Amino acid sequence: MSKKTVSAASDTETRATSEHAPDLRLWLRTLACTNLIESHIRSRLRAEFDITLPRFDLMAQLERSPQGLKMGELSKRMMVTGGNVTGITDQLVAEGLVVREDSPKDRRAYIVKLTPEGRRSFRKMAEAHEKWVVELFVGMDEKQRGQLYELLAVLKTSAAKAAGKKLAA
Amino acid sequence: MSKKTVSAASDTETRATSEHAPDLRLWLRTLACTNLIESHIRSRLRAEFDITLPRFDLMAQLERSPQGLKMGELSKRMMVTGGNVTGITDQLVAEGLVVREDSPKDRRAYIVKLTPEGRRSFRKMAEAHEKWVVELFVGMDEKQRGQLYELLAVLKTSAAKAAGKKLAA
DNA sequence: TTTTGATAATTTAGGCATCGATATTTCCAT
DNA sequence: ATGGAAATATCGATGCCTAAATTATCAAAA
Repeated sequence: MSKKTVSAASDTETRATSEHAPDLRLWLRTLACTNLIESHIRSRLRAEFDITLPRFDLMAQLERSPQGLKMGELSKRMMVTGGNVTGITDQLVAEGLVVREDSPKDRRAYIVKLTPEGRRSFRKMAEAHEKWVVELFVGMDEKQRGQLYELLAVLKTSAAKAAGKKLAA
Repeated sequence: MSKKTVSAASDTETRATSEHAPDLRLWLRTLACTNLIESHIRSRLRAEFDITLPRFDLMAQLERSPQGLKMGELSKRMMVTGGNVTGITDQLVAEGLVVREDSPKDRRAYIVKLTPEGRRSFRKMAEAHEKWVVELFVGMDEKQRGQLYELLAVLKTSAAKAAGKKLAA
């Protein structure tokens, strides 16, 4: 009874991939899309503004919080470790795009802010960045984009739930 | 005439994010999903099998090609640079999971193959890996998964086209 | 045949990312 | 107050990843 309902195709030729769980193929396609887009954006940031994606991301967080952010807050929002934020911030400070100010409330902490030049520079890059993203999605119509947005919400919920519990049993 | 069709919400409070191009939000959501899933898989591979995702991926390519693959072929299939493949392969060789054999046809090239232990080891991991992926998608029903799969195909085509041409004008 | 150009893999330098350890400061329960 | 746990940031070791330079080989044309 283990006939597997093979369609009319050669059952040995395509075996290796066609017996992959459909979920696996779905995941690999998701990953491929993300990597394609992300690497495109990385290379344009590098080519046109000589900046890396992590630095751009850090600046984006700061632009959204003009009062500045502590290292730990940056770490949470960027979803990376604290040690990582230290390194990226060092670079941006060296480039004059960001400053570390002592926190008046807590002598352990710094407040990181964009410099005026950092803000100017970021705004220019953000404009281009948004245009690139629009270009990348231009082959989907309005309805498809809406559907994709909703389906990804479902996926996000599903994955978060599965990833969060793990050792419940 | 630049009224922007604001709904009934405060037009200054949510400004910063609500005026983001919808495409940008869609892209950020895509990225968030991928990162969530990928980091979960990474941490389980590490915790349960003490292996990294890149090493797992390399082994997956080899398992699909029992005759072995040249370094350059691995590089293409994994979509990473050659130097990267060199490093990952070195590790796997040191662990006894993979071997480099001289190519009989071309003295510049190696043929990389799984060792028997590598194959055994990979199969065990792949089984668990597939189960994890299924778990992560379990909150989506059949129809949703199908729709997502199709929409991602559209996105992939769109992005590939936009990314490929670039400096045509 | 010899040169010339392309291809295969490695090496090097630099950046991103994690984990685990460390030093300093803060907070709280005593 | 004070002693210990928690929080804040940094550092060090390790690994992935890229781009550019290098070495060795191949292949085709002069």
